[in-house]
This record gives sequence, C-alpha cells and structure tokens, in this order.
Amino acid sequence: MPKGTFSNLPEVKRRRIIDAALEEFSANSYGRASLTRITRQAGIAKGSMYQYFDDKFDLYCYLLRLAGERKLAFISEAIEALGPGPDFFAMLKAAVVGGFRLAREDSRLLALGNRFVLEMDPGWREKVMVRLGLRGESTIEEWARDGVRRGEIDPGIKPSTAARLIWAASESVGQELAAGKLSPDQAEAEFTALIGVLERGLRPRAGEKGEMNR
Amino acid sequence: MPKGTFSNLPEVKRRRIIDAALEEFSANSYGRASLTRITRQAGIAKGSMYQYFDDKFDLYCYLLRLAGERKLAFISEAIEALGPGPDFFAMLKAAVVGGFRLAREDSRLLALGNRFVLEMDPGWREKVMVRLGLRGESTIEEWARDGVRRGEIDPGIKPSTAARLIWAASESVGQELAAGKLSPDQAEAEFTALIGVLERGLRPRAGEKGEMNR
DNA sequence: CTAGGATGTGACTGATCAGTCATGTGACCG
DNA sequence: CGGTCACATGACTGATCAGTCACATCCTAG
Repeated sequence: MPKGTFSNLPEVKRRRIIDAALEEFSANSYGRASLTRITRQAGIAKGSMYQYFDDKFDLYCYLLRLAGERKLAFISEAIEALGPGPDFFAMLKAAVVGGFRLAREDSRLLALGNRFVLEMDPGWREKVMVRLGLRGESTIEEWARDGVRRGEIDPGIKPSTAARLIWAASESVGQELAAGKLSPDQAEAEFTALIGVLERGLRPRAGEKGEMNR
Repeated sequence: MPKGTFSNLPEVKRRRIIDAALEEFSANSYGRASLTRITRQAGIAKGSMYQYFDDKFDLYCYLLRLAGERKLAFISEAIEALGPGPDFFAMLKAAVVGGFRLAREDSRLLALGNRFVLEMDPGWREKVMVRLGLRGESTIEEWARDGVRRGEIDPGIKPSTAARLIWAASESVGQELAAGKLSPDQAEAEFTALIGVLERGLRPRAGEKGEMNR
C-alpha cells in the first residue's frame, strides 16, 4: 500500500503521479516499465517515489487495485441494472460489456488489467493476487454452476468448461479493445456475437439428455 | 538466419546451444531472456554466439521457426490421417489436438510458441512474423468460410466470430498445457469438451434461418 | 525566531544486459 | 616449417535499471 505521505500529497501532484505511472504500466509490461521514466514524467525526484511507495511492486499493486475497483464498479452497476434474479446469459453479457465500459472512462485502466493477465510468470501473478486479496477467475464458474442448477445450462456440460469458454471469449475481445484495435462499441458488438454462439451451445436442448462429458 | 558457422558445428555442440536457448526462451519472455545465461548454460563464450547468429533477435527467430515447423508437422499429420474432404469440426479438432501433441515431444517447443503469442508489444510480434514470412492466424477463418459454404456452420454466424471463438478456446487450453497445469491427455480431453459446445453453437439448426449478426 | 521532524532531492551503488573486439588457438596447405 | 584462415574467447563498453542515502528545504510548534 502507499505510505501515509502519499495520501497527504496535494490532489494535483498525486494525480500527476498516478497518471504518469498508469501511462508507463499500461504501455509496458511490469518488467519493462521504468520507475525512472515515471518520476521524470511526473516531475518528481526518484527518491520521492520511495517516500510514497515501498517499491516498484507496491506502486504497481496500488494501480492495479485502482483499476480493479473501477472495473468492479462498472460491472456491479451493469448487473444491478438488470433487476433481480437475472438469467445466466443476461448477467454474463451485462458483466462483460459493463467491464468494457471502463475503456470509455480511461482505456489505460483497462489496458493495465489486461496486461496483468498476460504477464508471464505465473508465480509473480499469484504474488500480486495474494497482495490484493483476490481469488482467481472462479466467479464465472460459480455463476455457471448456478446456471446449471437453474436449468439455463445443459447439465452435461461441466461448469468449468462453460467458464473457460466465456473467459476466453471475453479475454479475446478485451485484449483487442485495450489494444485499440476495437472501439468500445465494436467490442460490445463483437462480444454479443460471441455470447450468442455460446448461448446456443450451452443452453439445454429440448429432448436431449446431455451427455457431452464423462 | 543462423550463419554458416552454426551449421558447420558438430552436432553435439549445436544441440547443446539449441537446448540452452530453448530452455531460456521458453522459461522467460524475450525481453527477460538472457544471452549471457544461454552461453553459460551451453558452455560457450559469449562472443561465439555472435559467430553463429547476428544477434538475440536472430537466435530467437531461429528457435521460433524450429518450433513452428515441428508443430506444423504434427498438425499436418493429424489432418492427413483424417482422409479426404473432412468436416470442419473434425479437421479443427484434429489440428488443435495434433498441435498439442508437440508437447509430448518437447514441451518447451510448445511453450515457446505460446509465449510468443503472449508477447506484449504488437509491433515487435509483427516484426517477427515478417521475418518468418508468416501470415496471421487467418487460417482458421478461411476454414470457417469454407465451413459456412458447405453448410457445416450456420450462415448467420460470421466466419471471424467462429474463428475467434475457436482460437480463444485453443489458446486457453494450450496455455495451461504449456504451463504444465494440464497433461497432454487432459488438454486433449478439455479441448474436446470445448469444441463440443462450440459445435453445438455453430452448426446450423434445422428450421432456423440464422440471423445472429447484422 | 528557532529547533526539529517531515518531506524533497538527485548523484550514487551495484547489478544486469546486448553487443564488440583484440587476441588466442588450431587445422590445413605449400 | 611458416603462413593463412576460420573459429573461440572473455574482458570490456555503454546503457538501463531499482533502490539508497546524505543532504537540502519546508513547516510547524514552542
């Protein structure tokens, strides 16, 4: 976490630092991002950065937490707008598309998160997850389990299989959105198309018993 | 390409160098992989490496080409074993699962390729593709176009959508296989389950016109 | 006005890296 | 034997980095 000195900083300066760091970490992998460049960009001395954060890792985790919180806010809002007891697929689409909306606020926040999941060393990723107190991407799998229970997903399909497909689809579009190859609108349309196919594949069919696994 | 001196090397030494380089580049991203470590591991002087290759990039491309050729061999073999005029989904499954078999020969070859697609800088990836004379991942999309023509895929689904789903699914499983989180057998089973769902989602349904996009 | 804690600073340390180059070695030819 | 040529070598260069630290500056409390 940032040290007390950071929260004491005048709003403008803090903003400048966050901005510079976000710029650097969303454009480079953790390893290639340079504190030296960040401090230069923010117009502060290198030593100052160490008044505010323990080290590079600490700064990175702070930013990632910021990004995560903003994204979660978008997702929650989108889901709540759905009203009570939403269908699995409706919820999914709302969540993913809601998350994409983060790109409209600040595409660097989205890019930061996407870079994180591409980060190569799994042990390092785990360390970050622990620091941030997060579980893995098991949420979708839980939703899928509920979906099966409610008869919205074919019981012959393992929840983990459904979750993997959905996760992979959302990552695929999310990466292109963050890379700027897709506009937010295009990304939304693209994911809608994907989820349409997946829904066809996952929903139970009348008159079938569902014996695709095991 | 490697210089002439490299091909003149005694088999054993060449093998040692390839081995050390493969180890390093499959365990680290391009940026973090160290030529110094490779030469140390291979038991040669640093200068010698520059007798064999132009630079780090040259060495990397050489390895990636090796990996690509081996993988393609596995894929071709699997597809040919299918006989003439295979169904889209049969071909797809054979290709992907065939590719996975590379892991049995040398999991580092698979890991190298997977690391490449995770590599962060798109401009850099493009540079490598150009050097190796490869086109993008458009092959699957072409297959999908053929699949639509032959009525194996719902005409309401864009080939690019189908291709994206399939690519994402194979990447998802491939990454875990390369990371050692899945055995080759598990990976094969996992992908079979995924493609099962996708097939249900993509195949035309009797009595439907197919109006999912546009 | 002054003492002292809090905060700002940038030159410095030690590490690592890709790539270079002067020098060394050994094999083969005349 | 001497000369030449292909290859081998590792100390060196210049760059970059995270992180440190002795010192400067500011602010507040007494």
